[in-house]
This record gives sequence, C-alpha cells and structure tokens, in this order.
Amino acid sequence: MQLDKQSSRDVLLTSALDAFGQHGFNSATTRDIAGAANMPMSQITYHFGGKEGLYLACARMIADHMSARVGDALAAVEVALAETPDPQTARHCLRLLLTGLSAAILDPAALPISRFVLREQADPTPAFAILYDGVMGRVLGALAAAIGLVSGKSGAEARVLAIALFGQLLVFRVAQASVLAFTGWVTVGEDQLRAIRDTLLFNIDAICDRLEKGQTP
Amino acid sequence: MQLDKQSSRDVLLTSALDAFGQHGFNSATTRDIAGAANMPMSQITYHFGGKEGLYLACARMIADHMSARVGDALAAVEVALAETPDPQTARHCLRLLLTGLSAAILDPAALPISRFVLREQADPTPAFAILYDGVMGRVLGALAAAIGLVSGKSGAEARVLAIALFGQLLVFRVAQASVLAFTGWVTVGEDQLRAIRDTLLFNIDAICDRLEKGQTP
DNA sequence: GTCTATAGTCGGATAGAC
DNA sequence: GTCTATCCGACTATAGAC
Repeated sequence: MQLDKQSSRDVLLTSALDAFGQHGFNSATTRDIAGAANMPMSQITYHFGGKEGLYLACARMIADHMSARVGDALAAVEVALAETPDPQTARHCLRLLLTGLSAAILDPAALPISRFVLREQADPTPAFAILYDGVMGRVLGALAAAIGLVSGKSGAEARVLAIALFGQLLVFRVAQASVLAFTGWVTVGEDQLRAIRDTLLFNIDAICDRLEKGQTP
Repeated sequence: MQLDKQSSRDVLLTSALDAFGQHGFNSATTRDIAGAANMPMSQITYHFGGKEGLYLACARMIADHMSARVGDALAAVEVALAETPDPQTARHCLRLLLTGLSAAILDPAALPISRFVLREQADPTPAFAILYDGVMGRVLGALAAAIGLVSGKSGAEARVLAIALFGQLLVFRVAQASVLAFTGWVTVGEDQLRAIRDTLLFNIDAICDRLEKGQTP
C-alpha cells in the first residue's frame, strides 16, 4: 500500500485549500473536506486540532508555496534595484515582476490558492497576516520601489501607483465572471494570459514614459 | 406610530444587503437579518418566500440603485461617443467615467453594495445576471468603446484594456486589507479617494498618449 | 493513527394563533 | 401582516474501540 508517499496530513491540506477557496471558511464543511480525502472527519481533529487549525495550516502552506515560486524573482529584483538604481533598470524590473505575477496569478493550477487569498483580502482573518508578511507585502514593496526609481518620487504616490498596477492584473482573477461575460472567453488559458500580459506591459511602458517626462499624477 | 414610512419589506432588504455583503449567502443567517431589522424570521418567508428570494431581491435593488446613480453619466457618455466619435471626446469620456466610478465604488456609504457585488464576481449565482445586465456590462462596454476610439481598434484588445483600467480602481476595494496594510491608511476616505482618482487619471492620459501614437499593446 | 458513534448546537422552513 | 412555537436537517467536536 501507500503507493504515493503523501501523508494523510498533506492530502487533507490540499483538499481543505480547495474547499476553503471555493466556499469560504464557514461554508466549507469538515465532512466534505475529509470526505474528498477519503478519510473520516476526526482526522482533521487529530492532525490540526480542528477546523480553524486546518485553515491556518492552509495559509502557511500558501505562503511557503508562493515564496518558493516568486521568491527568486523577487530577490533578484530587490538586488537589481539596490545595485543599479536607475530608471532603465527599474522599468525592466517592473516588466519582469508583472510578467511573473501574471503567470503565477492566472495559472489555472493556482486557482485554489488565488481563491483562498482573495477571500482573505475581502474579510481578513488571522490567516491574513501569514499571507501578507509572507508574500504580498514584499511584492507590493518591490513594485513601489521600482516606480519610485522611475518617477524620482517615493512614498504614498508610488505606493498607490503600485497597487493600481497590481489591480490591472488582479481584476482578471477577482472579477472573472464579468471578464468572461464581457470578453466572450470561456476560460482564462494560455492565449488569454498572453493577451493580458501584453496589455499590462504596454501600460507599464506608457506610464513609465509619462513618469520620466517628469509629470506627476 | 410609523414615524418613518419605510415598509418592513425595505427594512429587511437593507438589513439583508448588509449581512449578505459581509458574510456571504451561506454564512449570513436569516435569524440575524430579521433580528437586525427587529422582526421575526418568518417575515422573510412572508415577504420574499425564503432566503433565496431575499437574496435575489437584494440584487435587484442594487441594480436599480446603481442605474440611478451612474445611469445618467453612462447615457451621456454613450451619446457623446456616438455623436462626436473622435479621440479627444473619447479621452474625455474615459476621464469622466473613471471619476464617476471612483466616487461610486469607493464611497463608504456604498460599502455593502460593493461587498455584495464582489462576492457575486467571485462565485456567481443567478443574481449575477441581474447585476451584470443592469450595470456592469454597460460600464465595461462604454469603457471599451472609448478606448476603441482612441486606439482606432475595437474588439478583444479594447475590451482587455477596459477591464485592466477598471481593475486599477477595483483593487482598492477588493484588496482593501492589503491596501491598508501597505499604505498605512486606516480607512479609504475623501483624501484617499482623491489620491486614487488622480493616479487613475494620470494613467489614463499616459495610456491614451501611447495609444494615439499608434503603438498597440 | 485511524475509525465509528454520538452528543450538542444552530439554521431554515412551516404551522397556526392573533 | 405579524408573531410564537416547533420540526428537521446539517454542522463541529469528542469519546472511545481497534
């Protein structure tokens, strides 16, 4: 037996991530989560102490997973911005970051993660701190730093612009129902990812151009 | 008695909108909704037939409310684009639309509505069609039409760009927990609304400039 | 470590008095 | 139209056998 060496703990975690992402903490039931993992509900109590412990464990798993996925790119950008702090480097970093984020956020395989994170954005629980400190704060920080180098400004304006840039991407996940209805797409796959990424890069160049001309928001 | 002439039906509706927005359909309880309106749960059955009927009635109320609020501006833009279809008019319309949308979406008084709509975006129910057909489809359509006039293109590219523009605004509502954590704001009030709107208008000009130069995404 | 059985709670719907 | 009382199903948690 045990053809796959995944511990029942891990099986429960992925099952839970899926359920919490789709239905939220309250609506997801421990019975369904355990059932999808082919084990009785009491396994959740045994491994995680209860529903809440399971939820927090999901958040930690996400933070680890995302750090592993975008951590290298993020670190590279942070180093580049520190070593060669000029507008050209910054613009390149922006393009790099948004390209990587597009792939990570729109990847269909990461859908359960996206859903889970979005729910935490809408109404944060103690799991929010785990996610924000682990990944999102760093991403926004890197975006704002790059924008600061391009515009020569830092502080509030750069941060607002960083969030707006990020929103251009996020909307395709968070408002997916409207996106599909409006574009006629049936799914957000490879082709759509390309179209979105190209639009984002175009906008980055447009905004950087205008920032470098010294015009400020 | 009856100092205010609001029918108990209306009181239930606003109470329900609040609860559904904060907790979602499943987690909001009819007991709490009725309790907040100071009436027994059976009133929901009487007026709306059940929890589901109450939920759909909320969606209809939102569609009516939003149509009343942005309907005029939307109609004006649609007329302007049809009568004087040139890039200058289109850019002006874009600025007008985003300014109006900023106020509507970030208005603290409209928070319950925002929450309700966002939940429908994440996982649509039959209420989604009511909301999309009533407002959102028209908004996105107007944005895409204006962009089409500026860039000389219509179709998929204009629609993707329209969604991206809208996302710059939406993110400040949908990811509010991260926005507050990252900016240090404690709330999104008048001052923050101005900062966001100025950034959006700056980006619109930047993107329009580049589109008019004939460069395409 | 893994399971079954059960306790205790809560939410939605309904019946029927007023 | 508005209320109280009650039913039934579904959920989390826990005790305890193996």
